Amino acid sequence: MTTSRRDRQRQQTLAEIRAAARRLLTTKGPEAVTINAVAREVGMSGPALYHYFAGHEELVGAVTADFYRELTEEMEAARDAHDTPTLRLLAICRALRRWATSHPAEFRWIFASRIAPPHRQPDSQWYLAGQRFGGVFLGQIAELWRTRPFPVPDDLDESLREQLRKYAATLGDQLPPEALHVVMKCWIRLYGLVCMEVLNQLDYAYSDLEPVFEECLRELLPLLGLEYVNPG
Amino acid sequence: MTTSRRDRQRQQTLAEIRAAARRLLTTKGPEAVTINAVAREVGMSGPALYHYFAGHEELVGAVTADFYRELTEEMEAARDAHDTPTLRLLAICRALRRWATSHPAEFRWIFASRIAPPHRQPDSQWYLAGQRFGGVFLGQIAELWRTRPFPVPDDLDESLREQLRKYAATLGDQLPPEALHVVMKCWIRLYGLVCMEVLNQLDYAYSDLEPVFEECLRELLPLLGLEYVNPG
DNA sequence: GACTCTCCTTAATGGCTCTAGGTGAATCTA
DNA sequence: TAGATTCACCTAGAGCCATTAAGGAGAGTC
Repeated sequence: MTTSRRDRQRQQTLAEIRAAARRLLTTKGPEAVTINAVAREVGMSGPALYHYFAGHEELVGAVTADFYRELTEEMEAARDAHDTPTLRLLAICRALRRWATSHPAEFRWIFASRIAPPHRQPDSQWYLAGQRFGGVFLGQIAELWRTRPFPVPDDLDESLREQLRKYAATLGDQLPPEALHVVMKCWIRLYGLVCMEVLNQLDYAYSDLEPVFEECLRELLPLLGLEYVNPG
Repeated sequence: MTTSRRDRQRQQTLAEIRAAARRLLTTKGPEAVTINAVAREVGMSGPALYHYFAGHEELVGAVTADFYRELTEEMEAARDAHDTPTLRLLAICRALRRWATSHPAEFRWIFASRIAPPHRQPDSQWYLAGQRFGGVFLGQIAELWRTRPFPVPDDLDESLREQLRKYAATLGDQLPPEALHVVMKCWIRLYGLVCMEVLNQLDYAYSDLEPVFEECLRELLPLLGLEYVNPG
């Protein structure tokens, strides 16, 4: 833990650069986040940034990791403000949507980073951040499964079971494939809906998707043996 | 209908340019579709392309429209190969997924074009193409509604009803808000799942999403009063 | 044969990423 | 405290990109 003067300087500059990148993203859009523009924003010349980030991609990666962290922490904080399984799970889901809709540019950025599979290595920053993000939802359901198992299908498709068995293994086999299948069905509907909303795929029909989201929760909770509770 | 020799030449060149753009997209990724690269591909120098497209954005728009058209026609053709409402609807859904998964780059391109709302004008190329695309699914359900109405909720959220009433009006009020709500719930789950799949949001858990998609259909059809039928 | 229109060229502007080489100041070492 | 080292930054420049401007070659038309 060497926090020399220089080290602290460097950390501060790094933070300033990431903040500038985020400011550019939210005010001028994703294509405005260029090495040159960010450098100008913090008052240095383009190439100077290469002393802090190896290139554009690494800068983008660092900012993405920030967003992931922020979103994940928000979900965890929302969860920790409650103590029953139902309320904790609902808090996680609503925090996800709240952060996504109040930070659309950042959420789009996160989403886009998962589209291209450039660093599919299981030890990359992005991969880990994504795992941790999804893990909040999954962890809460795993706990639910331990304390109060929910009903699972007994006729799961063979190919599906095999795929989910592999995935369950990467999660330490906390859940059997059948339970993981229920979790994934819920997650796909939940995360899918939030993505559709924030990525403007439903604008033509809706102006406010909160009731749609709440109805989705109302349909999902019974699948986990829980009872829906109104927000607020 | 003036198809002079020159005119035909021009049309052919236009087609060649769009084909080159598509080739670049699928082989080298979306960021490789630059004016210069496309021009090189068809054997002319950069600025020459401006005789065919006003700029990069217009080229992108034209290519996007091609993809939309191709996808839409595929869905229509699949539909027209069957004659019962159930089979027609299933054919549409499966054709959507088939095209998306077999043309991932093109589907991502389409999806991305809907994220940024640059041309929200209701007469823009993209908007119309998007309407027509969604209209295949929606039209099939509208016909279903006419011939064999499906059950709808009688306690629809007030804000939701109002939003859907407006949307229904833009569709010529073929469906009441309550029915439209059911349609949208189905569409969101279906389209959402296909997007998640093609945009690599589920890679960490699944390698083959066909069984998930079929299960989704199996769950959705009863909501429309129809009975699921296996593919093939 | 002259005129026009289309298609294409090169040149130039100004943005971008990123590399290379250099400068001055802070820091470490003896 | 003097010299070596490291660090943070600079300018210059190569090679992309989009786009505009200016002009030339050739086909179609009068």
